[in-house]
Amino acid sequence: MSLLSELSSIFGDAFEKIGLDRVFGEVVVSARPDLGQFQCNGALPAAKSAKRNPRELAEEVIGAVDSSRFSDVSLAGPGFINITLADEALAAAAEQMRADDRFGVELAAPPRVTIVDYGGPNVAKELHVGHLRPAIIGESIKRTLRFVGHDVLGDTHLGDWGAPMGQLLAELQQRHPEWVYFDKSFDGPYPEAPPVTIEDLQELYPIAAERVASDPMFAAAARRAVVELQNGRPGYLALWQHMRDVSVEAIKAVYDLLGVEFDLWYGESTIKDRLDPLVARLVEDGIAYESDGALIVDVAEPDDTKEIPPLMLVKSDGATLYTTWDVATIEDRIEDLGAEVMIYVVDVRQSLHFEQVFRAARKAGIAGDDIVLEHDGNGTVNGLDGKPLKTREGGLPLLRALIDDVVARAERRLDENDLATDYSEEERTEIARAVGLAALKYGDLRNHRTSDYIFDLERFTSFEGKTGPYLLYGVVRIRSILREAAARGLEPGTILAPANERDRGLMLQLLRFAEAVGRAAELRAPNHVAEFAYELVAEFSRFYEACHILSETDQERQASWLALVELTLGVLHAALDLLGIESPDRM
RNA sequence: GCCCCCGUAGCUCAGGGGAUAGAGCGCCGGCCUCCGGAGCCGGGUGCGCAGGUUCGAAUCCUGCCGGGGGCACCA
Repeated sequence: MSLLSELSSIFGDAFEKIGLDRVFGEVVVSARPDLGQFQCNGALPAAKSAKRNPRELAEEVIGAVDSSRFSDVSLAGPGFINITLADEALAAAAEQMRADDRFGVELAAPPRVTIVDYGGPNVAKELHVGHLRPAIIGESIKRTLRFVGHDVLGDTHLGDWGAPMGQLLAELQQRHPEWVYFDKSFDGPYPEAPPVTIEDLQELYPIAAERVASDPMFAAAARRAVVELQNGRPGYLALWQHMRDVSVEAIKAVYDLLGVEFDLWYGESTIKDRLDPLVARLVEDGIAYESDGALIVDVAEPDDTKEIPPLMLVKSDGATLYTTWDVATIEDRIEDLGAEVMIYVVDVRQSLHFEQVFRAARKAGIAGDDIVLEHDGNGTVNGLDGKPLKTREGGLPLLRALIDDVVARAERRLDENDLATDYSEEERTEIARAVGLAALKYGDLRNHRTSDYIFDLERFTSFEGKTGPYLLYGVVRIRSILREAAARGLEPGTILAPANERDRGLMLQLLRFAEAVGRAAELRAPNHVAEFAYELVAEFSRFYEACHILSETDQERQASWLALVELTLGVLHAALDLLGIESPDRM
């Protein structure tokens, strides 16, 4: 149990004792550290609902509270209750945290089966800057929800069933009409080896896309191809499977580079067998109806403040589209995976789309009231000019190139700072990679999920300030102390009551971990953990400056501090892990 | 036209109705007999504007100004 929950419970008891709701007992970290470490503001709203004087009520609460663990509980202002823990209680809380591999983070009750949908790469296309934020943020949300105890699966949700598939098939058919995949009389089996490489596809795709725009005949052929694919033409399906396979391999390689791992490599096509029955059912139920040759679903509600256009279910050419697939995917996740919570980490600009899809899923009875459907949108990555990041040529920067840039810059930073100089080439490369990725990820995650941010390579890779490299430096320094202590045969002991403001401050910061994780999990907002990690390193630096551990002569104090350092490392490591950031042992 | 998001310090960004709104960078000054100085300590300026709700608003509501985004047969 986390310290704040315990304190809230103690004050909840006090409110209950005087006949009020225990929810008023919520204790938070103080906004006025000069007056107390924590505060309880519940007397103010409680007084309002009870129509009483807030100061008098607060006095009553203070009288009723079990103050055995506090050195001070006092009334201030209009009815704030300021709280300071007794030093012994603080040390005990830290000690308790040390014994807990979850560091005080409570398990969610009940755990929910949760799908985090956060990839969205497309077959035959390289990952680009637009895939960066969903990957980093989604990975962190997945890890955080898993840490708090939910049963979480990450799904990349590949773009593998849309118009581009038809375009590629049409392009390949025109270039290689002799392939068995295009022979309607061929009855298999089709070759096992893919006839195309990922490089072929990446080269072909822009050509095909351009031809669709300039050549109406080709465009028609591409549309026919996608309809036939979706209708299950065997040769197309076999060739499509090859394209999908080579693409997944290439895409996986980039996600590996980023340290992003998916449990499921499902895609739009995963639910292809559900589409016909789903559409038929919606038509039968009168939910979907024809309009201009297409099938649509009205999703507007009478009390809407905003206008929600109908959802397109089937195009007039008979093809389904991403709205259809997304509705069917919800059904699939509920029925096949037992999903209770579905989280989509996708660009915020897709919010209308998800609103429509979620409404359609509700209206069709696919998702009941107990199912959570959330679009937790992400903002975009901007360049130094504040506009969406572009290459010099004006295109979207590739993710791989972005990673290469930041790792290369990180390596030069190591030079500039005389770090990792006498290590092996392998270790040095590995350190540069870790520093670069930490720079990239922290630069992203320290911002709120929905904000756009400016990608500033120089700032992100700096070892000074609120950056990934600074955090890694903090970790490395902590490890260095622990190594040195171990080499001298020193063992961590029991955490004693703090000796000064600095070790007290470090303990208080450590005890805030659960709060940061709780917020990040609840709000799907990793920046709370990112902020916590920075504050922890900063607090550690102050402690480190004031408390010289290795030269401390009081052995119990020294052992206590070592335990505190060890705890700091554990908590920091856990926080960075939730952010998807790996730290080297040394640098 | 309708709808959504945003506007906080010189710059980049945090701030889930609570006291005196914070951090990083940059700028000025101070601190190295000591565990990694990439550090620590000190220094100041700000919630776009106008109303409203509330004991209390950067936070909730309305309007205006400014910026970004979205509006069925692409994903």
